[in-house]
This record gives sequence, structure tokens and C-alpha cells, in this order.
Amino acid sequence: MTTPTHSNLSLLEHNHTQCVSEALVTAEHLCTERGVQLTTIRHKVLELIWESHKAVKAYELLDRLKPLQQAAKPATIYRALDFLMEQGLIHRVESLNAFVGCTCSGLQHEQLLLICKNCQEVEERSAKKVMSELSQEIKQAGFIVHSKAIEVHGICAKCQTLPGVNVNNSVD
Amino acid sequence: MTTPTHSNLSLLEHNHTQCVSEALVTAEHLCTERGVQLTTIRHKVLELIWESHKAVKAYELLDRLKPLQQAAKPATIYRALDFLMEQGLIHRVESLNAFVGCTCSGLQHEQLLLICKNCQEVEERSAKKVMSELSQEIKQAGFIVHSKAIEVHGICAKCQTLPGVNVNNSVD
DNA sequence: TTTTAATCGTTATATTATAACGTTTAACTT
DNA sequence: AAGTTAAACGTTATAATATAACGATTAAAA
Repeated sequence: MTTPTHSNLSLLEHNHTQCVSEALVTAEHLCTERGVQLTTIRHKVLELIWESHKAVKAYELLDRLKPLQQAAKPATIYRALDFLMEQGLIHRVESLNAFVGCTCSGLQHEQLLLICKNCQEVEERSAKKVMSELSQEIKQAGFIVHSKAIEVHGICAKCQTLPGVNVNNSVD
Repeated sequence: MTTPTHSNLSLLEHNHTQCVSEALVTAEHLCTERGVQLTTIRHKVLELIWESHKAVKAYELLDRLKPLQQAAKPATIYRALDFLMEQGLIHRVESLNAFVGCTCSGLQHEQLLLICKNCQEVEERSAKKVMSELSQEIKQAGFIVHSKAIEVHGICAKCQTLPGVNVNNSVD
């Protein structure tokens, strides 16, 4: 029996191996194009993040990196995370102090994140209309945007079908 | 000469004394209505938060509370902050691990926060159209919402007029 | 007035993140 | 290829943020 760190549901619902390898290949291409180094450590950290679609904490990544990289220390992880964020290969989930692989690497990067409280998986949506209204609103305020974080917490569609999942306290 | 902890601009642009006292009166009313206790500590913390419209850190509040409340410890602040958030009297700024007074206490509580990198002030906007598109998008995803955080970082209108303020790296 | 629940004091510790500095590795220059 | 510069990494230390646990006190309810 395997002991995946991600939910079985995720495994069933898409070909995660392919999903990861696509992300890694994209990352490699983008880094080459940009003349930046996707070093061994950075690559390993990106792989670890992609083990699931869950938001993952820096120190959890550190624990998982250590067996592969004896010398790994907090700075090792935070440096890799900083790099991956600069390159738009991962998102920081502000409301969780955690990180998740970006499914739209290299494209428009500010996305809506739907964060499930039950399975911790993060769904990324480009939400064009939301973004366009947001731009309008910001413009109206006379504000110059440097970055945006739009994070929604709740229960994802999959988990709603599960028994014993708290679906209450919903807001509009 | 006074030594305000907030910017002079803020003082000039609105009657902040009135702004604060309105917030505090509203808070008192709401707590009475709800049968919850706005204790001395909680009231003091709320006042400290309202000293400016800047996002303020928990330990900064702690430092400012200590002279007024000898026994103040981290738990003192975090308990007060938890209470104030539960009652919708303050917002947590997720992307800063900081807190700001809520200008819409008791009303619809999920708001757009415009966070200025220059002056640290946070402008709260109800952004009805954005929220409505967001609800649509979430519904489409089959997601049940428990909470939302919409945080935009950049340069506010006031600071754009100031010399030497970095207005670059803007995104749409 | 007794009981119960809420709040607070206090100590300890967990979690998240960065600073600083020297070493190694990669890239660039001649 | 050798020297130079910049980027990445190793390492130690510590800063900043947040929570757990438990007893004492205060307020509310019965």
C-alpha cells in the first residue's frame, strides 16, 4: 500500500503525475527562457510543493526536503520559495502562511484562490470578470496596484459530498 | 508639539478624533446589543488600533498597551484581537499579519482592502460589483464560502502626489 | 447564593521568518 | 584558461508572530 501525502480523491480525479510533470517542464522552460537558474534545491522544493494541490507550510517543506538535502535549514527553504515566487511558479497563500504550486505559470499571475478548509486543496481561478471589476474599483479609488491577493476559504465541491464535513457558517 | 503616531496627512484630511469616537461608540452599542463584553482591555486595544488608519502589528499594540495595562502579555493582545475580529470591529490584514479598524462595523463585513505600501494606511471599500462577480465565480466553482480576503497592495492616491514615492511595478 | 461561564494572569513554547557572514559555485571577461 | 564578479548556498543566530495550558478572578445565570 502506498502512503500518499495528498488525498486519494485528488489522485482519482486527475492524472496527478502528468499534472506535476507538466508543471516542472513548464518551470524548466521558463527559467531557461529567462536566464535564471532552477537549481537542484529549487527544483526539489518545487517538486515537493507539487506533491499535492494542498497549501503547504515552509517548515513542512523543510522536513520533507531534509532527507534529500542534508544541509537544509530554514534559509534554504525560504530562499527557494522566494525564487519560485519571483518566477511566478508558486503562490503564497497569505491567509495561511503557506504555499501552493501555480497552475498558470508564466501567464497572468494574480488569481483567485479557493482554499478548502476540509482537504486544504487550493483551486486557482483566473476569474476574469472579478478581476476586471476589481481593476475598475481600484482605478476609481485612484490607487496604483503592485499586487493582489484574493483568497476565499470554505468547502470545495468535492468535500461537500463527503459525510461529516462542516458546510455551515457560509456567507454570500 | 504633539507626536502623533499617525501621519499628518491623515489628520488633515478628516476629523480623526470624530472618526475614532464614532467607531468606539458603534463598538459599544454593538457589544451591548449582542450581549458581549467590551471589557476595559478590549476597549483599550480597539482605541490603540484606531489611533491611525494604518495596519498595526500585534506586538506593536502590545508595546503600546503595556503602559496602560502593566500585566499585558502576548495572550492579552491576541485574545482582545480575537474578540474584536469575531465582533467584526477590526479586520485582520492577512498579507501583513496586521490589524486595522473596521469602518463598516456591524454591516456586511467582507471588504476590499487597499493597502498603501508608502503610508501603510488601509482603505476599506465595499466594492459591490466586485463582490457580486466574486459570488458568481464561487458559485460556478461549486464552492461554499466561509470567509474572504481581498487585499490589494500598492500606492494610495495621497501618496502618489508625494515626491520620492515609488509608483513603479504596477500591474493591472 | 451557589453554580457556571467568561475573562484574565502567567509561564512556557510553538511557529514563521530574516539577518549576517563566510564559502562555494556559476557566469562573465579578458 | 585564468581572473573577476555575481549568484547561490551553508551556517549560526535570532527576530517576529502566535498558541497552549492552567490557575485565579470576575461576571452572569440559576
